[in-house]
Amino acid sequence: MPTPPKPLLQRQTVTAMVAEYIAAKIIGGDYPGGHQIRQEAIAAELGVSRIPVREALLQLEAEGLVVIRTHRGAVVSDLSADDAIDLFDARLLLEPFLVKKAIARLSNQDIANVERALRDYEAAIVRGDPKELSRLNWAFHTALLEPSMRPRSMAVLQTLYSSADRYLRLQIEPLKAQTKALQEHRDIFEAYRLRDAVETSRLLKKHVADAAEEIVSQLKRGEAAG
Amino acid sequence: MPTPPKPLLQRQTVTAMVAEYIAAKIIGGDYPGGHQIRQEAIAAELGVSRIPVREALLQLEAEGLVVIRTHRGAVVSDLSADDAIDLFDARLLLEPFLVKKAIARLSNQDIANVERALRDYEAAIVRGDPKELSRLNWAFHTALLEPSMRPRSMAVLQTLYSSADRYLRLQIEPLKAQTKALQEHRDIFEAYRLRDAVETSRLLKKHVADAAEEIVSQLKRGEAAG
DNA sequence: TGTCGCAGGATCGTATCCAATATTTCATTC
DNA sequence: GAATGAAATATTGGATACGATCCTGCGACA
Repeated sequence: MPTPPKPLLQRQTVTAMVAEYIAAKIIGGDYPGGHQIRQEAIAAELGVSRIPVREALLQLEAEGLVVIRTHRGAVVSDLSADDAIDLFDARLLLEPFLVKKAIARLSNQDIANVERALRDYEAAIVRGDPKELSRLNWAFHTALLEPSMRPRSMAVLQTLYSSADRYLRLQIEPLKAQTKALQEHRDIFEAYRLRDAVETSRLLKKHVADAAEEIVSQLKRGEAAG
Repeated sequence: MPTPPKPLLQRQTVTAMVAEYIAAKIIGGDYPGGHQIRQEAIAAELGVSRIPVREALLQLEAEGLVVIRTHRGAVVSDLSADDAIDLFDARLLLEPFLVKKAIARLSNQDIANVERALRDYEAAIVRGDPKELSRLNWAFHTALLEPSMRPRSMAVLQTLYSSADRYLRLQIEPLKAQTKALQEHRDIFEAYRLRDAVETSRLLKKHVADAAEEIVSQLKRGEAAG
């Protein structure tokens, strides 16, 4: 899932392209929470009809990025502090569980994949590419969990993550947070490589919990202010 | 979520109706796993155009009931034993966690709601209404968890459940299984009513685990045979 | 002054029609 | 007879067009 395995000859559907376009706008912050998405505006902007726009919005709703109300269109979903707690608590249950399952059936190839994901993440920090950072951060997490062979749980995690993704961005910006996250990733990888399920699970849990705490407190500050 | 709160004057959209129609067919077993769903066939059957059918299928894909492949249409998703393990393991993590959160903020009204859900479930068994049994079983579970105020996690659970729902039906049929499940529901409610979070969580976990084991072994038999 | 009712425009939902892709059929060749 | 390739058919993806619903603002009435 880091990247869909080699779209050797990629022939995307218009709906998929529109979905990516809107998702990028939301994650990038161009469409803030609460923003009304007008089907026709997007359609005109991209030179397509409203049908693929509608279908894209349906997919984004399933991912939790927008909320659709009948005859009233789509609104970029907003995240309350309570929502963030909700989402991260679920991640805190699933990720440590899955990483244990992953380690139980770990191949050397899997370890190599995680190592590569870790290096990509490092590289993005070094060259200061915040756009990619969020994506590569998640790619590292999925690489860790992928060997668990739990596609359903992974799909669930994907939606949990993408719902909170754009708020993570705020947290990822400061350099200090970045180096902390990087060190944690390295520690996790080290335990993972040694197939120490208990330690890996513990470190991963803490890693996610720290991120959660950071985001939640930030959102609470925002709610108190606004 | 047992029933969307009072569609006082229900004006459903065609897409929603089609989605319900197809979902019922799938859950009821009319469309078995692997069955190809032809948009035009459904459209003609219901006297609507293909657009709402397509959008309904998109929603059903998000719920895990079908898989859509580009230019190849929708196929009713099939559940392997591994998939079932995957889905139920996730439920086993989330439900006990949520029920604890629910008990922590339980009102008398909430308890009354669960009691009503339990009675409805009992009544369906008494009058031998297998169609409703699955729905009311899940209504009981959601009533238990609703007070946790975790809409995101609840949405996740909803998809986890609906993906395995129709296979549960096989297990629910025998009267012996029904009375066992009913007794377990009663025990869970008793601990819940007393606000005993640990015991409720323990019982609920066992309840779900038993159902999981039953389904998985059944699926494995089917895979060995077929 | 505030509430209600009623245009008018904006936006969404659905039907109909056309284009792109996949699948099947059938002839052709080795 | 099996494999390859090309037309025919079936099915989905997308565009245009129309009808339904919602929202806003203005005026009437209490």
